[in-house]
Amino acid sequence: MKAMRISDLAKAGGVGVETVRFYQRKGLLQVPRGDAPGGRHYGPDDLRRLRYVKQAQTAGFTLAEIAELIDLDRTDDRPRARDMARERIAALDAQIAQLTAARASLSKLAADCGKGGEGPCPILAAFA
Amino acid sequence: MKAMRISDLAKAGGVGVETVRFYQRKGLLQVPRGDAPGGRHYGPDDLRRLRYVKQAQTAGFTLAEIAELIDLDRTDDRPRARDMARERIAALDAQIAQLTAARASLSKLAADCGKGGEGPCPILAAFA
DNA sequence: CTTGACTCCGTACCGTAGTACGGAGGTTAT
DNA sequence: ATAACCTCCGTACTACGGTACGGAGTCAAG
Repeated sequence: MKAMRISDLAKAGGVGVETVRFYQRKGLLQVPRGDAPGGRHYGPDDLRRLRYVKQAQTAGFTLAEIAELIDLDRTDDRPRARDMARERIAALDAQIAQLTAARASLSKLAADCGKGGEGPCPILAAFA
Repeated sequence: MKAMRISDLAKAGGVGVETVRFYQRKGLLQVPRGDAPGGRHYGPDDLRRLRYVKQAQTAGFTLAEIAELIDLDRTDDRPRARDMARERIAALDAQIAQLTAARASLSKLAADCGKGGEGPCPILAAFA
């Protein structure tokens, strides 16, 4: 298992090198000790963490919140982690409800516009 | 019905004055003819349009897309409007599915972290 | 022993959607 | 008539999540 370089880590995580570096600056990924000459190298832990960041992002956590979660790991602060998860779930529920409502009304609008009625297309008809 | 000024329009639409002006710059709202002295005034059409913008936003249209929809109204291009609606509905479906999945996994994580097991809290356990 | 590909690093820039600020002028209330 | 508040206008700044750029150093192959 030859040492992963930053470009390998990025590729494996499905992001660009610049993004890895950006996450390092934000404290989301560790910068490996600058010992190995010819570039630092990364291990599977780094990849796991990168994937964690991406996953947490899909749940709607901001990078700042993800940084906080990572910090929580250091102190093993489970109550706080559960709080954050609960809050996020509530936000997710609200967002899902909103998108579902928007989806329904948009789909009704599209249907009404489709059935070749006589009136103006309701998708567009909010203008004087 | 005394003339609405920009601050009244903003209030009625639930946005700030600066946001109205921002939308005007983007072409989402018309700038009333600068005739009436003592400030331009706005009518119910402007308010309807402002509300339309806000609604379209909740469906996930970007301001640029909303500008396009408004432009479509001028040409009454219903096929294009239906296309945009269809695309948006598809994106909405994808997004809802993604958020629903994230919600499920996060809620499982929170539950597992909650039941006072012995292992590390799985919300936090992605770190070496 | 040079070319090309990579690394590190800082800094600057991008799009999206606003939000704030400062000055010049008009309006309204006392 | 003067203070307080509004309008218009341009410019600049914010947050977020990257993305790009230029320079300097390192490394392996031809």
